[in-house]
Amino acid sequence: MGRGKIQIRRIENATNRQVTFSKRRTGLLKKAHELGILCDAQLGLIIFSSTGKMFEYSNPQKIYCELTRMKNENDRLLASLRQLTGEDLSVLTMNDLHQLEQQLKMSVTKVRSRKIVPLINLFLLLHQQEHILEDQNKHLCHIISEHHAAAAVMEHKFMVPDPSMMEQITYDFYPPEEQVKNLLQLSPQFNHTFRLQPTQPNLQEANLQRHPLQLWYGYHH
Amino acid sequence: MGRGKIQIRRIENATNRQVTFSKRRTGLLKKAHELGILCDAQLGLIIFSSTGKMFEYSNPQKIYCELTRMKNENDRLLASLRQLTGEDLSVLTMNDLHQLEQQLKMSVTKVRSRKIVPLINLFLLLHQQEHILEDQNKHLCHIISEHHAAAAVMEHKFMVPDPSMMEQITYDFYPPEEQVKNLLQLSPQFNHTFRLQPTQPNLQEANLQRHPLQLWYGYHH
DNA sequence: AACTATTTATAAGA
DNA sequence: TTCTTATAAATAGTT
Repeated sequence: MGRGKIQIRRIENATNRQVTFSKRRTGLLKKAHELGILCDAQLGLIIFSSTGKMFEYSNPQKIYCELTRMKNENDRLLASLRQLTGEDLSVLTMNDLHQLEQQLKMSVTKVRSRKIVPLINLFLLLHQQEHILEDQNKHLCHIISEHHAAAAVMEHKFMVPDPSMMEQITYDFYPPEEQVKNLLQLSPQFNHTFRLQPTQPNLQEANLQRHPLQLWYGYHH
Repeated sequence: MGRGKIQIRRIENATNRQVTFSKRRTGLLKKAHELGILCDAQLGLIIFSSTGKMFEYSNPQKIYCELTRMKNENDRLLASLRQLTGEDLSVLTMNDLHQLEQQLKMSVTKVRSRKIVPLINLFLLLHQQEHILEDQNKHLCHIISEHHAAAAVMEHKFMVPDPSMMEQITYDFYPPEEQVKNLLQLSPQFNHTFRLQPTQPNLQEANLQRHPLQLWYGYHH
């Protein structure tokens, strides 16, 4: 039924196949519907295009219920996604738009919060190291002062930790929201070399325990 | 398609219904088969006659694959959604986070752009009305000055349009991006009473044409 | 996304 | 039922 007769075999031209699929799918769904009405029949029809899109017609039969539910869920998710990316705002009321904007701002806040975590942890780590070093220094100064001139020690007192240590900083300690919030207004463009890693419990503690007694593993300025 | 056209409603004559069922069922199964072959689609069709007889066509082996694929798609969408709402950022690298933040900011920009559309249109409308009113005023002043004291007219010269007119502003004219961008940094917290409506072609123009000759339909300050 | 020449499906009749 | 056939409907190729 058309300008020419066609053989029933796979249409090789992709565009042509897509167009034919669209037309015949419509026709099939229509005829399924009509059969159901005219003859009082129950029927279920489900169609997956070669690209995986699903179409279905069914009156009461529950056979494809799960698939249908899933498709609806899928459509719903896709619509939400489109709105969150600002692709399809045409159906939203002004009120919807306000809420969406608030939601997006909150998301940005959360992302920034997440981005700043390594800095906070680095800070906490350095703070602990500082205390350890101070104590150790004090102790060593005391010992050495009995044998050498104190001035020789002072030269080494202001070394800093090895920066390679920063690469081991992880997200395991999530600092309290309040601490983070105070930092959120700072520029988020800090050192990009940190890499977020999937959370591994106690890795942070493992890091701390790896060098508990090591002194001055840093380098000279 | 037959000797006469029929209405799509339940065929009351049982014999007739049975005959039609038989014919159309055959046709439907054939078309389902053809669609599957021609367009490389997966499909399942199941038919129960009103007497409970079952007929089906399917190339079922792939239906379950589709189910799996759909589930995966679902999971993927859900993950994206979680990230856009900042619910699950734990698997993202710092680079991912940067990109996500940019995406969210762009979304906010789009939402704000959408929110400001009614204002722009209101502005354009008022601008046009202003010209119309000015011209009309000029014309009337000229006429009236020949019969009355000009001062009597001046009292009325600074009326403003009726605010109820604002409620008719729609989104039909989408102003150029550049115009919008300049306004985006303004507070988006303007009048909430505008409601976004699905685009209706030429409604804007209809609004304009509704009062082309009406003067001073505004109220006094 | 329309159009239209043809093919196909089918309603009614036998 | 099944066959026939006039007609409605679907659609292949085209624009």
